[in-house]
Amino acid sequence: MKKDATTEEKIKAAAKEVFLAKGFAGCSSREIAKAAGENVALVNYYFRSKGQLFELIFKAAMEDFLLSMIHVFNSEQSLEQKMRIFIEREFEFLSKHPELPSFIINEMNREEGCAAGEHTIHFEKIAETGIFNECVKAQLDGTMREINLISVTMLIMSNCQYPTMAKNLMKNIHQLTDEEYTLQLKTHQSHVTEMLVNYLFPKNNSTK
Amino acid sequence: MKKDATTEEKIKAAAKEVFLAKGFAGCSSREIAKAAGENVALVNYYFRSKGQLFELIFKAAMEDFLLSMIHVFNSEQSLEQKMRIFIEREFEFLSKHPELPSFIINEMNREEGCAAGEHTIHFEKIAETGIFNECVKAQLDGTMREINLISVTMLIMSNCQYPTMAKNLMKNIHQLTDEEYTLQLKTHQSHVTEMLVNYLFPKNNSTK
DNA sequence: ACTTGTTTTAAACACTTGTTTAAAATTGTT
DNA sequence: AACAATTTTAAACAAGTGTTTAAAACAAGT
Repeated sequence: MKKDATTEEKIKAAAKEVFLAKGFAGCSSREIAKAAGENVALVNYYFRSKGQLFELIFKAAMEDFLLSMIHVFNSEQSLEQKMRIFIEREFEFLSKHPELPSFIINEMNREEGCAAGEHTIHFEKIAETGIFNECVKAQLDGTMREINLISVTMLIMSNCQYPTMAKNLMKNIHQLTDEEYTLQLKTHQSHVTEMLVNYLFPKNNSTK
Repeated sequence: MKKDATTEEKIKAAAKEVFLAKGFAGCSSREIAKAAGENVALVNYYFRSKGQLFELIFKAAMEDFLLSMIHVFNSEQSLEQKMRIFIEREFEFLSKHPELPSFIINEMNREEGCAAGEHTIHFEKIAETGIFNECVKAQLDGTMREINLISVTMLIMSNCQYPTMAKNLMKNIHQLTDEEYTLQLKTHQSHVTEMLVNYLFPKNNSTK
């Protein structure tokens, strides 16, 4: 935690940490306050309610989550190369924020479903990068497989995010240590990259 | 809910429903009792505590989860065919139990990490089917790609489970209705099947 | 020093939590 | 019918929940 952070920042940072680790229902206001080294009342003094604080954290997390996608798409490279770099960045990003996907998916699945319908803004930013048009063009000239773009994003997200989300499950099932799993993740990443690139950009040495 | 179920069964069924939907921290004993149409005290009368009831539900869920894998492996077919069928069954199973993967992954990630180290028994059952030996043999004679078996399971789980887990996230991001997403899932399934089979069992028309 | 406004604190609020208790209702047995 | 065992109920328990209150501590300006 930062040194000279204001109380408000300290609470926000603590809230992020605790919410991401335990989810909205899994922690209390007092726990967040204690993690920030402050009084409970200050949580509500600065953020009015646990719910509003959570919404703030969630939106920021969602932004991180989606913005992590955008950077690569603006670069000037072949689609295949962009894909490779994107997967690499995604694995790197997730190794730093392993709780993020689970957190977002969980809170989207809550009954009081968090702020539904507001995140399309960010997704439009991705659309603005022109990556989708680029895909359509590539599909027309045959360098990219015919596949709708929702499936493309789903393939990428599945293969990048699931391995970090299911870390504890996989460790348990396969009896792995933390280090072993990190190693496993590394080799898995290269499989994912090759598999996705091969599937999405088939080198048609087969006579169609 | 069944008609002539005993009180104990009614509570167990209600607990399963509520726990799977909201997780351990996301619900209360009274909520479970109400869902079962019974008194709160009965929950503890039959299961001693919320925690023990949860453990029961969790273990049963974990068993469902892992047993869903085992059936196919015992059949007499080519590895590639087994893989195809397995993926199909997995998608079918998950369409009936969409909350299961999220539930298990979440509760494995809780600090009080649920019953770690006990699920290897079920996994050994999968090993007993001989599927892993079969893979090793296939890798030796070249019909299967050289890849460690942890990565294989991870590839399958990622591509089968993630799409159901992230349903609400994907629906929101892409502005889809429930029906549209179900349709999307169907076409995604065929992509997943082709991609995984192509990657794991490459037809080597390339001169190596 | 006194008066502003802001920040922090401890205490209290009403309510929910998991769990227990002791009495009531129900069942089965003789 | 009377007894014992089991099942169900309502009520209570202490502890924890989100939130509010009112007083204290602090800062800055005059």
